[in-house]
Amino acid sequence: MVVAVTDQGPSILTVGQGSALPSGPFELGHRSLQSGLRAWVEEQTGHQLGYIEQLYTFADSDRIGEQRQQRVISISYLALTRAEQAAGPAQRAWRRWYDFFPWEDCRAGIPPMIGEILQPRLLAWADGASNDQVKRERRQRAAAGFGWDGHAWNEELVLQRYEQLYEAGLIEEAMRGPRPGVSLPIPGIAMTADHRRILATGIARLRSKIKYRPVVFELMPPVFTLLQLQRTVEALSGRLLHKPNFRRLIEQQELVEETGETTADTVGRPAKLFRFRHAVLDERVVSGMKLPLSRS
Amino acid sequence: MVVAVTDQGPSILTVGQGSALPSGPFELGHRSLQSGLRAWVEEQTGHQLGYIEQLYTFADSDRIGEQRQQRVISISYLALTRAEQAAGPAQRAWRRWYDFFPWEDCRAGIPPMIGEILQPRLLAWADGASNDQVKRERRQRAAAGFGWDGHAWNEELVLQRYEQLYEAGLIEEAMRGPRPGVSLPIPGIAMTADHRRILATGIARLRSKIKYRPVVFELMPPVFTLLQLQRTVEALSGRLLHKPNFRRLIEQQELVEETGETTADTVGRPAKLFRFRHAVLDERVVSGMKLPLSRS
DNA sequence: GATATTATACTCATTTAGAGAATAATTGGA
DNA sequence: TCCAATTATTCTCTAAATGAGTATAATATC
Repeated sequence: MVVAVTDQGPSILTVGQGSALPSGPFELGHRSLQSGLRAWVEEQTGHQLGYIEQLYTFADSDRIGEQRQQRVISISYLALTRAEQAAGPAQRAWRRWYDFFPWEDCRAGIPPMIGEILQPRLLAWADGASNDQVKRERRQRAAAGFGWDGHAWNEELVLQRYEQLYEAGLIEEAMRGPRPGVSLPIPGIAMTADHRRILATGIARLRSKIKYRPVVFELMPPVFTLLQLQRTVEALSGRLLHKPNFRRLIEQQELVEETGETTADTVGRPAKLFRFRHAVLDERVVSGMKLPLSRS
Repeated sequence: MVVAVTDQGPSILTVGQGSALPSGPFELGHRSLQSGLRAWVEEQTGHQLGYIEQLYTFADSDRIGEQRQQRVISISYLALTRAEQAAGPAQRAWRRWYDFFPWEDCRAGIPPMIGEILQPRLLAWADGASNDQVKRERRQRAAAGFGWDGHAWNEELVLQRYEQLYEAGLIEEAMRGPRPGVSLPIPGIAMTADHRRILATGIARLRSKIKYRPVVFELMPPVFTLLQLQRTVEALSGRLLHKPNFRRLIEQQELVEETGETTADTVGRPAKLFRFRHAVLDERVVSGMKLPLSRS
């Protein structure tokens, strides 16, 4: 899962009409999992990867839509890359990640589809349970996951939400196989095999990790304004942040330093330009950035 | 990596004279990775696993001490089990985890071996670097990892510390292979292949996870006192906690409820007994327990 | 009945987080 | 030229969480 952030928001690199993640078999020629990964991504997309981290290893034969005889083990990785890199010939292969998870973007408030589509269908699914115990437990889980009944929205629960929608049979991928679904899937682009699950895992990991490691900077250009940084974090986490408090956090932690320059091309007061202080990576075990959430 | 906590402290289940973790190949008969895992552990140790979570997938041929021709992919898991389960015929296979990582137990203060053995050898290794840039970077990393030069001790850096000691050639496992080490390895029991690395990964994961998910309770008996709970957390994290504040945190979060009973067998005032409120797992996404560290 | 020992409850200062107001430096147009 | 609009930046205030220590309670032992 290769991520970059553009004006379009967070996007991922896809192959095959945008429905699959770049991937390939681990072969004897590969020195390590990571080098094999880099080779496949470069071959399939022309992209050189920078920061990568392992996500999860899947081997559920019932989830990948393949024959039971074949044993496929998928070792998934998350890669972060800069928007500049994202340009070029392969550009059409980038797709916004919220196209796959429309319910995960709460920057303009909780998306109406959650109340209008997901809630009724999840409640219907809960009511379809055989006994009251299970019914209650399903409703409870849905409420905690989607922020109903006084539960706060938690942007990190991407995978739990996806899995619950899958379990409820509302996701297109869950309708495949011998017993195809009878109803329409909910909005959100489906993917090959369990690639959308890998995506959900990666988004969850990234949303969690930006809070305790300074990984956002892997997605930023070398020089940026604090608002650009904030917008990137907001795009990833799917929530709006409180500007002055975001500033305070960033400066307190000394994650960035001024370049001395300011932006020229903007409307309004020009903003100072900053760069990431790479030195912090050695100096200390860096304690990412907590998100100063904003109501509005 | 199967973990239980006894009076002896945190222990892990081993096979083969205590130098290897239970493991086995993923076969066609296994429904999933998890079920294959459970089958192997039960066969090799007689133990039924409860809570498990995936750790990491390794495939570095140079780290497992095997032939280059053979491609082994190790998918490692962390399992938590109760001390009761730990008794029985397989008992001798349990080993304290600090026997493998003596530098990780700071409950009685920073272990002297860090200053007496690790520091001089790590600094010597740093000075052996070819140029000043690398020298400085190595010293910096060691200081941040082991808490020198005003850096605070961070109990979560288990893997980083192990990897650095490995890189410096101080770990027995790093002295194997074609070019055997010339000097003595530092204290700490070595293991087969890269099993000690898996252990380091698991300890790090657990130390981090107890802070944001209520996983400690997987290691507790059904009923316990708050001090027993505290001692367990301390044993895992390798640090002492501030008793009143620990109490406050636990009760604030309503993770436990009183059973109404008290302990009889103790010296001093009898302690109330508590049990884990399993309901919290449904009610909300539980926000583990932050560690109220103590100086003394 | 004093003392040791452990449990439990409270207090206080400091830091951090959440929210909003005030001020500064631009551009674009009246 | 001056005013509105726009964005950047700095401050202030309040509430909550954290870190540390003290006080009180209930038991066993001598």
